[in-house]
Amino acid sequence: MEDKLTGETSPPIEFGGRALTIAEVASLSGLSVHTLRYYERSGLLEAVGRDEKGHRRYSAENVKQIQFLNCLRATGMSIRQMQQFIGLFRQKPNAVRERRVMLEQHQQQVNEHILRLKEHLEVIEWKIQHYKELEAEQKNEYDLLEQQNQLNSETGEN
Amino acid sequence: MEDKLTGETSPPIEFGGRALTIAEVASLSGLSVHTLRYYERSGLLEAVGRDEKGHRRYSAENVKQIQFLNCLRATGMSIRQMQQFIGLFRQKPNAVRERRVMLEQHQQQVNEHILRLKEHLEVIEWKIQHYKELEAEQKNEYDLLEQQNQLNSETGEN
DNA sequence: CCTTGACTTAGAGCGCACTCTAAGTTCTAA
DNA sequence: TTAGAACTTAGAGTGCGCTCTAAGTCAAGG
Repeated sequence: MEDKLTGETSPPIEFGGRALTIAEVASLSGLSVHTLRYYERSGLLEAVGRDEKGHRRYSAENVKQIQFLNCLRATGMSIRQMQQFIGLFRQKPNAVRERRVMLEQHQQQVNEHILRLKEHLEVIEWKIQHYKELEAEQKNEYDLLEQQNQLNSETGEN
Repeated sequence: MEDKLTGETSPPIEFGGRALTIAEVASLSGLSVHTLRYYERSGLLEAVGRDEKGHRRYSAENVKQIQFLNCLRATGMSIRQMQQFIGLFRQKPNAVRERRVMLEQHQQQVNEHILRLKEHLEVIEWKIQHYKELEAEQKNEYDLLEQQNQLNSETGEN
């Protein structure tokens, strides 16, 4: 019972544990209050309850949803794709397979992305190494000059 | 001699090997011709020569520069940061240390980014696993129904 | 001769993901 | 009682990284 799939059945106002304000969820999730509202408007988050003042109150389940959305975003999934993913929940609540497939596709893309990052990092690391060698060369030249100056001041002038 | 640092001293028109057209560089680098011109306008690429018609001709060195810029972009460096990096070449041609430091900072950021991606991927993988278990459950329920139907058709009706 | 195509320029436009503004409500604390 | 804080809404604005357009030049091919 720790991970409900169907977010749309949660009651408008819910106090399971304690429903959080938008500011609390913002600091908890790292998203801004603006972004939280934007996500809700975009259909990524429904069933966010309101209190008697009309203010948002987030249930524990809402918070979990937000954290998962955050994972998807942080791994580069676009808002549009997230909308599609969430759309699956609404259209066919039991379409677990479709959701799994979508996540697996995303997983693969992220893995490929990581590989590409690593490849490009190697080139950058190679460049850093190259710079280090150059610095060493420059230092040698400098030391040589120093040595000559040393000799000059020991033998000549004054 | 295989990796010159100072891009700005290359002559306007150069035929070391063969200078490439913008279309050739585009398909070679994966960037669009628009992007190549945009990068040049943005100061990321100077000393791209022109032929007698005024058309761009890319030297081997230009191409190397573009490929390195590509690495930086692909690892998430912003255009502005790239401009700063390139700016170091112009302002102090011998400031190898600054360039190295900048690259090392970027390297660190990319590594952190990769770590974060992997962390978030774990959550997604966990979810995929969770879905698989649900699918197995659903299958069990289905099988049970099938069994019952089997029994019904064997014993009763008709 | 004239079209086609590859290029040039300056500058406008676009999609994304926020991010902020303006105007309004409601509660609290001085 | 009045100022401030925290929220609401609809909608405008921002920054980034391209991406495209318009108008023009030039050379080759039918």
